[in-house]
Amino acid sequence: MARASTTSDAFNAVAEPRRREILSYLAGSERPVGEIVAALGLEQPSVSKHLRVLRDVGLVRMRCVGRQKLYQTNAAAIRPLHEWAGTFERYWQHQLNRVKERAEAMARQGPVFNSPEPNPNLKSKEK
Amino acid sequence: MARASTTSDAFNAVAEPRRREILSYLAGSERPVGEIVAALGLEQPSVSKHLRVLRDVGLVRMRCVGRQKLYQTNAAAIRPLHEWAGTFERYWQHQLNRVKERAEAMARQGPVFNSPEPNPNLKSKEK
DNA sequence: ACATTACATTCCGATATAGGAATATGTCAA
DNA sequence: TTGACATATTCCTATATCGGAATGTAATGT
Repeated sequence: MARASTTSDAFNAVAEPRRREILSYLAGSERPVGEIVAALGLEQPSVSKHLRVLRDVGLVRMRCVGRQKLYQTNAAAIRPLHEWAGTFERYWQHQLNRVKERAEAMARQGPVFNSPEPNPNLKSKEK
Repeated sequence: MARASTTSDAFNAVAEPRRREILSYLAGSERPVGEIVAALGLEQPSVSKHLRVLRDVGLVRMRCVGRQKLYQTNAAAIRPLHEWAGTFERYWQHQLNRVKERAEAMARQGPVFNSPEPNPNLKSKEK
């Protein structure tokens, strides 16, 4: 089996950086394809293909006006992603607290003198 | 060019549903590989391969204890994802407000009798 | 009708995947 | 040492991608 289709869900669709850029660009207001091409400096067919993927998973909405098609981000479709990531919030806060506590404990134990070459692998110097 | 590597960033890594399951399972506490295999009902090599990807992008941390390796989700690495999705929050709230306003406007105008089959394609009834 | 504009789709090629099977590595135990 | 256990890696194949080039399609202007 290969990797899941980009159109299988929002997670796969936003894995592509350009698609994320497009979503950000189209978040506030609807824009024709040409403006996306100009603004992001991509090839037109490339933009069309990305928009197709985004449309298939419901991340953008399209409206025809004359010969142009106006796209806009359907922000609600990004919510599940936000919520999934949010389920980890309490855990990263936990970790941050641990780092903070460790730093404070070390500070109480007295200052540490500089080593000549700060070694990024040594985490002993935080704070 | 093909699709970006799953190890290129967290967005690509979490595109795979099983990897999301693994991250959720390992969020609270560290677990050996065997438990993940048992809990999620996957093949052991498959789990090892997913863990490799997650480790490469920093989404999990590993610690060796005897002959087993304990993995735990590095929740902080999920934060960028949460924050990116969060930049769209005001937009989906906007959309929700519009829906709400429309509903209230309709309520003020008096109750509408049920149409036999609510057709989602008909947008002609707003206001 | 014809040219032009605005997009979408198709065809191509290189690459990266995920699962399955088999195998390799590393650690503990007798 | 030998063997059992825990995990990782390799090899394989089918598939799906992304970009680029070329082409298709639909609406507008003259």
